[in-house]
Amino acid sequence: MNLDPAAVNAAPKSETTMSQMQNVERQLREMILGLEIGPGERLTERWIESRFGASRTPVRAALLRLETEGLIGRDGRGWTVAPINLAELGQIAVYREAVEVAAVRLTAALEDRSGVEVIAAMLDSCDADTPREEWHRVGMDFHIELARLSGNEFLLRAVRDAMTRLSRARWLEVRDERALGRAWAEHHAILAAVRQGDADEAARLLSAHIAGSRDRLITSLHDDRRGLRARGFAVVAA
Amino acid sequence: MNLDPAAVNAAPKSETTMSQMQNVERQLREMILGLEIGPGERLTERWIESRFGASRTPVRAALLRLETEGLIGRDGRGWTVAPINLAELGQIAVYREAVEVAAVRLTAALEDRSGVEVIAAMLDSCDADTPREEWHRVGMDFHIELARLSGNEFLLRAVRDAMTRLSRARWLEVRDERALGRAWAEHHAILAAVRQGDADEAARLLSAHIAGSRDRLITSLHDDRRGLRARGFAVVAA
DNA sequence: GATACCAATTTGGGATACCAAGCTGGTATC
DNA sequence: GATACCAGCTTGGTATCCCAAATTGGTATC
Repeated sequence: MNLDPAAVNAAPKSETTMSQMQNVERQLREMILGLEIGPGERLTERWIESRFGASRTPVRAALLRLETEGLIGRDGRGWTVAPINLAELGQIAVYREAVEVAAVRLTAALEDRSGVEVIAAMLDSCDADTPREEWHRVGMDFHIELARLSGNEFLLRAVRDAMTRLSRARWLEVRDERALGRAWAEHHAILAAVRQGDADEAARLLSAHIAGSRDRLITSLHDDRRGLRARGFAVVAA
Repeated sequence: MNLDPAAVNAAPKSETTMSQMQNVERQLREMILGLEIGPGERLTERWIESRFGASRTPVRAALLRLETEGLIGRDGRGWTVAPINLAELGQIAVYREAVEVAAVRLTAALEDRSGVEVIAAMLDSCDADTPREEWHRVGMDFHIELARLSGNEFLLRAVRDAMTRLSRARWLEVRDERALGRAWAEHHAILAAVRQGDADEAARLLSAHIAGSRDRLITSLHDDRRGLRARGFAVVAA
């Protein structure tokens, strides 16, 4: 197995010491989030085993972890990449609004709010020439880093988890230039309110931003669901 | 291994078909939450293997799942039962306030709020003769079931997760009769507000209830930390 | 042609063997 | 007596093997 040629170049040998489980987990997550494995697709432990050159033990460990992230699920006996679920996207929006608003209120009440400047710089690192992939990543990191400033591990974890579950849907969303610009402006407005310590205003802006994002996201995916299914992506309403 | 006499009666053979992984996970969780294995204690896969009569494959799977629940953690190489962490308890209170308030607001806005009566009946099933263990369970289930009424899977999961992480600390808390009665009254007051559809009042009462619970919990554990450590329980401040 | 049935294959669940890293206890050297 | 060192044991990580259940594909029967 270790001598399998497919296995040799399958593992990028990232850096120092990383267990096979971490390797498989990370690469499989990237393949799922990068839509190299489509929503709804079946996974077999043996396929992953040969694909990544690891034995079934670390493969199964990685699958168990990805299951708790909501990226894969059980399909009776067997594993399935989680489909895009429009109803779930709505529920996630409610969930993330609750935790993100709580986090931003905490942050706005901090004495040292200098962390917002780092986030602002991150936003400004994107311009018209920035590839879409980078916009996508920064758009998610904005919310994650904002939650991190709160200092609350559980709020941070919740936001990170929500963004992970939203990641594929956001990537599939049809977004025009105006939408990107609007999100950028809304992000900066939220930061401005936090910078001034105005928790109520920050919370209001953040709530509106999340609701707007949710509406555009669900509308876009709903309108495109035929095209998405034609690409082999499972899109379910409930 | 399967013929080991210790293994035979170790598995309560609960009911129909349950995989070894589920068996180990459930029993180990019960032992941890029931403080049969103390906070901070070391765990070895081989000990669990012989204790529950399962091989290392399901044992490792169970450990991985319990790790994501925060009940166990890695201690370099090796597994450790999560210690009681006072700082973490404070963070969980902030987290659960955010999600529980969001859930109760959703529930108060529902047309059909008949579910609250089931929860009220659950509360009333406890009286002076009810064993402390049952009070403990009902006290947690109140919050979980209230979140379930919201219909939001993520809020429910978050509350369930928070209650799991709080469970051992709440069990160790020194609570007198007055504290139990007060919690019972506060729970009923929250239900009354929900029953009337008064979301703001329900949210206010719930926030106050969570803050009060947190303060009493942390104070109690902080005052008792010497006694707890004497019992072999790891109690850390941060 | 439809359907019931059976064997071969596939697949996840579990058990076990092997390995490397780390810990332990004892010993020999100074 | 203190310390450096080494052998053996422990333990998590991994690979592999076996098994039962489920799927599949073909065939025989009606």
